[in-house]
Amino acid sequence: MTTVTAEILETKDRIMDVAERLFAEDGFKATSLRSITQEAEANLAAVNYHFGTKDNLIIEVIRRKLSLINNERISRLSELQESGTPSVEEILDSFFRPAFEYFQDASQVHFLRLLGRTLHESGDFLHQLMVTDWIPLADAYIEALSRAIPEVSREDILWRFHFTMGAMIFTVSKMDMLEESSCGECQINGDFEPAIQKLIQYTSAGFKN
Amino acid sequence: MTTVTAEILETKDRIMDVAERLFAEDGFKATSLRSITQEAEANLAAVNYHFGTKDNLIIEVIRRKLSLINNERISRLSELQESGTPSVEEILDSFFRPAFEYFQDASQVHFLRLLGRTLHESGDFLHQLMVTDWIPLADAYIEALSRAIPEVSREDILWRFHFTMGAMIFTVSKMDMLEESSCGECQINGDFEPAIQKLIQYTSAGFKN
DNA sequence: GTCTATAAACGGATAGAC
DNA sequence: GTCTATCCGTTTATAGAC
Repeated sequence: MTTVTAEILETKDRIMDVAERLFAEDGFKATSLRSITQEAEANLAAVNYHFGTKDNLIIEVIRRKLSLINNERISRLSELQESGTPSVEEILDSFFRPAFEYFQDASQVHFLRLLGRTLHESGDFLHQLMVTDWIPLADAYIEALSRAIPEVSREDILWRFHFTMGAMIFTVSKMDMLEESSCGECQINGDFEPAIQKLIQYTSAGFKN
Repeated sequence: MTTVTAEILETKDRIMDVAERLFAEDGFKATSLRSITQEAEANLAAVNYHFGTKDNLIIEVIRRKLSLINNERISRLSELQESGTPSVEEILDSFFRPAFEYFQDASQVHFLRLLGRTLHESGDFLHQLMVTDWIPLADAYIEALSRAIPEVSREDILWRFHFTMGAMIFTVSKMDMLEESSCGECQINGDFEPAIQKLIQYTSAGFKN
């Protein structure tokens, strides 16, 4: 590792930051390592030195932030469960909010878009991420929801959690489409609290009916 | 146009069929024209002859069936509106069902997955499709929903329609993920009626609350 | 309309000097 | 850790024979 000033990011971090944005904007396959290294002012060979392969690069990029979001989710859910059985609204709040809070920092928008895209892509790396990072989290939420609404069958909870995932992912990664197709009637302008509230209201009603 | 028997599809149609499936499975950028023409038993140059460019190919592939679905939606919505003000459930049924009916024919599954993927991609062709094929349809549904639930503000209807889109797209294009992550508790097995019913119940509750 | 052949560029990955 | 140079396969697209 070379000596750098505190203000200059390491090559590895610069590559990951640029990769995150370009993968989100153009897609994984469509983004060349050359375009990444050029913008990150790094050498092409640096990618292979630091990550080995392109597949490893996107896995590291996604894990870096997804684990932060998911740890925050689990942490908040556990906290809720310490003081009794949380409501559907509280459970969903702990699920949505850690993702949306990334929007507060404008530079994180790319990551959420990347997540949305990735979930709709195939590819070997996605399956790997699902097994290690997604299924354990989903299990915890299914359990919590089952206790909050015991009158709803487990199969229906699974379906509704699936619907909820879709609503959240689409909202979070295609907010620009909502603003555009609503002709400006739905403005966000950096304040995501209304979006979170509306999403909780909509999805919790779907769960409880 | 060469003379063919009724059972043999034209080269152009064979290319479109294979492209639809491969684009859905591997993504637009990741699918080469070579893999398409090879599987379609057509010549590489035939793509450029019939479609000009790869971008034009995917546009024609999507338009071919999306227009069928959307025309069916508008037709059913109009029929509902002839006999009074339809309920939220009836409106959503007319929106979901034409898409799901494609699943009855197993060979159409690919198209819906392709739609889901495409909506999460950027690219110039997507914007083109949105303006011409999507916005007019969305407007008709926003109008119908506003009349069904006049107590809900127009802004909330726009948000909830956005959530509903996400739920539907995710359901329709990632059903395999639901089956897998539920460990077989949510089975579909070619019968999509339960999925439609559950989706209508969930989303209509979200609209009306 | 369909074919072969090829142009012209770009892709990921690596070897080896420094 | 970073660089240059290069290997080698693949890509879209086109030109021109049939």
